Amino acid sequence: MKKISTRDKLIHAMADALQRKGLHGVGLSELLDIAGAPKGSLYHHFPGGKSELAVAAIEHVSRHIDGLFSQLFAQQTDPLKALHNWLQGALQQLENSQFERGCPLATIALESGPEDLEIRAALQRSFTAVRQALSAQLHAYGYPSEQADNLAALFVALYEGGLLQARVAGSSEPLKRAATALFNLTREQLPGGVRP
Amino acid sequence: MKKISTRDKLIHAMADALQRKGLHGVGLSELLDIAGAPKGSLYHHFPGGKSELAVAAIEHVSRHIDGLFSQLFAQQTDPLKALHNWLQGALQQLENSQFERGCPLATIALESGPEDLEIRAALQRSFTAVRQALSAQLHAYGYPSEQADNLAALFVALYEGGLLQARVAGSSEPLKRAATALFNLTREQLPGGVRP
DNA sequence: GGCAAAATAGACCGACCGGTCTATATATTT
DNA sequence: AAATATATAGACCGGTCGGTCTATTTTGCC
Repeated sequence: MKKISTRDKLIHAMADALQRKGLHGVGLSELLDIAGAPKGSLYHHFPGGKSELAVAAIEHVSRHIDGLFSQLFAQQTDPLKALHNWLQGALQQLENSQFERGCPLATIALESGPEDLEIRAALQRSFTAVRQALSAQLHAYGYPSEQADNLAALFVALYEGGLLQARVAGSSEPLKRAATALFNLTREQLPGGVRP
Repeated sequence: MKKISTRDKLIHAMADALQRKGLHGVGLSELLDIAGAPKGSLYHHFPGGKSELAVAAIEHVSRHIDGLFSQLFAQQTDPLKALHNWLQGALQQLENSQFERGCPLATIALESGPEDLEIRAALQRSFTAVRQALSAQLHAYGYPSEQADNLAALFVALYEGGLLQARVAGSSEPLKRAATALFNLTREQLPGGVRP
């Protein structure tokens, strides 16, 4: 038996909408429809309205990613393989949704303007956390920290840029190709230098 | 003396808006304001309204990129260096605009849904063309065509994902780091294999 | 110059946007 | 059970959205 609070239903509805269409692409009525809640509940739990709910959704997604990462890096000690699994999962989700579900943070990241102070702050925290988590894993694996930071940014770029291309193409191919290219490169140049 | 047609002013206004805020982020009134045109002109030149104008703007941007590429690859025969210059230019533009001007196609790419038939088609053509142009250069440089295709997708991902991260961070650092990582990797593994 | 086509101009429209407000119901506490 | 906080419910509002429609002006052509 399910006991999902209205607050959580709203957050889930927003997170889902962000992933599919972004912040400006969804109206409150649609959100409330999905969540099965009236307007009063929204403004009770999130007095700041749509954007406060968006911030909550971003933080929810961020926590989700944290969890996913610790899971992936726990069941696969080679971080490059863990990253491969990560991308595989994202690809799976994209395909299963007819290429509509990409990164839940990407669309709002590009939509947000300098006036959306809190949304941007939440996004910044989230992306920084992801890069740091990733960099830490690569560092532990043997990459010097500078190089680990760089590689972390590159993998996040691969994820975001790859999903974007795949979405537009309506095909996994661009992401698969980009990932293949990067894994081939990293395989031949490991932490300490080039393999024999 | 300037002789920019109203049609072109509208296209430019839309392209600018797409780069800064995306399709749903701009209203017609703002567009018409920037272009200095009345509503009648918009619907005269683009009977399909906002989305037809968006398609025209996408195609305009696509042609612009084509031109930029032939220029870059003409004045720099090493395609990796040309790509580096490309990223440098994008970074410059991002910094000069307080991190508001990223890729003009990325935001609408993520905002668009399956119902936006023509917009998606235009985006798909554009991204495919970019990857092909890039792949051709890499192939001419010595990469086998499969590998060239893969690398092309990876560079586009670096561009899109790097700009997205930089925008959110309000700093060039993520893009610079990701680019550094990729150029270091490619430098050590050239077309024919690994260098001595 | 006369005329038709192209382009500009903006009033106007219904729909929907995010947000506010009052009323009611449901827990929680005593 | 009474009192109080918490949450649900949805009517309502002004503003803006994209889009239509009718005029008027400008342009190109004979």
